[in-house]
Amino acid sequence: MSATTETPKPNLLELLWRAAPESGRGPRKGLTVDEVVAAAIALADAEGLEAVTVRRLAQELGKAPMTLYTYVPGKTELVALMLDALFQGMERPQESGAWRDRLTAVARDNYRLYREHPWAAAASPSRPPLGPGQCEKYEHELQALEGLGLNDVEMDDALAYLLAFVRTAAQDAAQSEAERAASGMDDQEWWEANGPLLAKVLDPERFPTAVRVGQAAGEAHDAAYNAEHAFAFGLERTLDGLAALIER
Amino acid sequence: MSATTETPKPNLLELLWRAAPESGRGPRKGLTVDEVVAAAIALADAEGLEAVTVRRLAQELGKAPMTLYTYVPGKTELVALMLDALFQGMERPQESGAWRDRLTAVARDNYRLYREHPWAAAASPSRPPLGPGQCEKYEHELQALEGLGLNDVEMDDALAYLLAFVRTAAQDAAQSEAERAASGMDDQEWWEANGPLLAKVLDPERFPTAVRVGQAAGEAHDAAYNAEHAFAFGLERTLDGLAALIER
DNA sequence: TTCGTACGTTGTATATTGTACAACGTACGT
DNA sequence: ACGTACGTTGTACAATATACAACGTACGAA
Repeated sequence: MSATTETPKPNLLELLWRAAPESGRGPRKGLTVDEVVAAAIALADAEGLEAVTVRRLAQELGKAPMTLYTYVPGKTELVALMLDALFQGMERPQESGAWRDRLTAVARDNYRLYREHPWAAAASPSRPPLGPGQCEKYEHELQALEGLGLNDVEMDDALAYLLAFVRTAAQDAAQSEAERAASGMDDQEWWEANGPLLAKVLDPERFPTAVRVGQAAGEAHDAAYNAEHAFAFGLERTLDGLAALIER
Repeated sequence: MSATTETPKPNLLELLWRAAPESGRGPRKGLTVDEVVAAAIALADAEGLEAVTVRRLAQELGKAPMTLYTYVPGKTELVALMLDALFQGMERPQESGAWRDRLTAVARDNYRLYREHPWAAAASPSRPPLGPGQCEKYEHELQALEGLGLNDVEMDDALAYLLAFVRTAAQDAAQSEAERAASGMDDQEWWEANGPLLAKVLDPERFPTAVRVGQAAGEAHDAAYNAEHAFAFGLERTLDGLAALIER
């Protein structure tokens, strides 16, 4: 029996921390994990996450598709690496003000990140894997919650709660934009196409409150849904909710 | 030029309201839209949304794959129909109590729906298309916000805010379960595999707060993430946040 | 009653996806 | 100097949504 050396598949964590064994045998590597990840991010930024296919990414890097599997075990891991790289690249300005201002800054920083990289909001899980970027981000954002009288568990709860809100708001904003773009209709065309049916079917006697409130909301924002307004409204509510915990 | 009759593709809204023209020509239809949707829901409940492929669903219904396109223009529309059917099937008990209890009931009803149909949380957009189920749901849930001194726009904002929180919480819970199942590792195996590297890399001097808080949170819940706890915590914060608006 | 045609059904086909596998060649360690 | 570990790549496969055309059914007009 020949001693076939089982090539140990790199773990996601090892990959995130770039803790690969680095064995010098064989041909030189033509790329680095960072280059692959950077190219993937650039591609996702430019054309959306659905454009990041193995073939396309390889083409972008001037390699054959299967080459990428030398650097990354699969697409899932690639997306995790992309996210951690994004987190690592965020600025972490030291905030010093009232807790509400500090948390507002955290929320806005996250919102901006997701709006600049719309694919990231959809790809990001509530608890990202513990890569260096995620750890630095967590460390930094926890600072905004120190010294408020919260215990450690509450600090974690509060941060996760705030971040989940921001992620969802950004996700909804991106999805709403994407749908609008995909439909190819502006608001006027949509109403011309669907208004007549809706008028017939949205009976004010069957849906009195819904028709009243829906109409008011639709007129208040220019459209059926205003993502920026939803974010602004929700952020105040979220901070008020945390205030009840902090200033108790 | 022969007068080729262009078959008008049914609009999503027409489909949701079952407002199809219903022309009697040709062979009898072997199915109904409701049967297709019901089968799709059953399949998604049993094996997840990724099991709902056109082929598989057709097989389940005893038809050839392409047959389904007679009933539904595409998969996107099918998912929308599945969601609206779910919404339509929800119970709508009339709540009469303090506003906080009413909103708690709304949140719990939504959370239960998403936990019973985990695929729905991920598939549901922030503003579902205006099908009959969504309209009935909207009408019912708005009742919980009537008479609190909010104007119509605020009522819509508040409801959307609450529902977004619930949807995200359910989504996170489902995703956390799915990841655990997909990894095939229980918590102990995961730690045996990743603990050593994490111990090396999570330097308490580099991440003092993160290590401290993360450890406390991990010990408080049994696992790294406790979805039910996150929901309970978040619901209280969300209601507190709305209280600041309502009881102002 | 007859017959044309609208439409339901279905088999075949295509473009894309992630990725398994094996052949090939490079360059390091012995 | 040479064997072998490993990077690179071409080919191949299974699975996806869905376009298209053939086929047959049964309604509506004659």
